[in-house]
Amino acid sequence: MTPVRVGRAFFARYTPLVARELIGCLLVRRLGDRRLSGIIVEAEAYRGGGDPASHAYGGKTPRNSVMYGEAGHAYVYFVYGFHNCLNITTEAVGTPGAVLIRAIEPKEGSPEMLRNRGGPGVKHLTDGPGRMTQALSIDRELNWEDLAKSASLYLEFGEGNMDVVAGPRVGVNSAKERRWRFCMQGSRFVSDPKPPGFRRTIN
DNA sequence: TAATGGATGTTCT
DNA sequence: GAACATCCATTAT
Repeated sequence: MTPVRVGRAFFARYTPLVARELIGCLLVRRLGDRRLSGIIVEAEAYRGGGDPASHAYGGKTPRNSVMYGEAGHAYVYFVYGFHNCLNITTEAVGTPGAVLIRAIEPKEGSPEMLRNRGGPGVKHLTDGPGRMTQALSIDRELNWEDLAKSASLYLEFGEGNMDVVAGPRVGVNSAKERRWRFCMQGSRFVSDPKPPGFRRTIN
């Protein structure tokens, strides 16, 4: 089966639905002739207006403006003085939204990911938003990158049909009743803490 | 295994 | 000046 790139129409929908359906897709990072990739096993939805956890809650600013534009672009931001986080924008133009990619299961180029993470002996390669971006060499230079067209960062559709568990988002203290964190059931590459209902089974 | 605190840059009030 | 969609090492159980 030849790989199919995830296109703009997929992203331009209701954000929690996009996040849910991104589980199982392949995230591809190309660096010259090298290819790093991994299956998305964990993602979170952030919306505008009514979502108090979102960067877009409170209106448009220079930082979050990419969330208001065309779907399918990268929103990369820097947190806690150390880490970059990768999001993909969603919704129609004018409606802010993004999906935070929190963890992947490494598929191609894991030796290079290990080097990017600081060499042998590293325990957690790609389970966590900051760890994942470090493994894939993703930083703010990729902010605004168009994943529908880019040669260096894009997604491919996966198998689909795997079990997905939903839970409250990590590191947010508001809107806990929203279960907008989605994890592949049983995957050992999901970050801690595991959501309620998660079972360590497959892999 | 769980809880703590330190490191550190950017953004917005 | 405070808050922050985190990670890691160290400490306590």
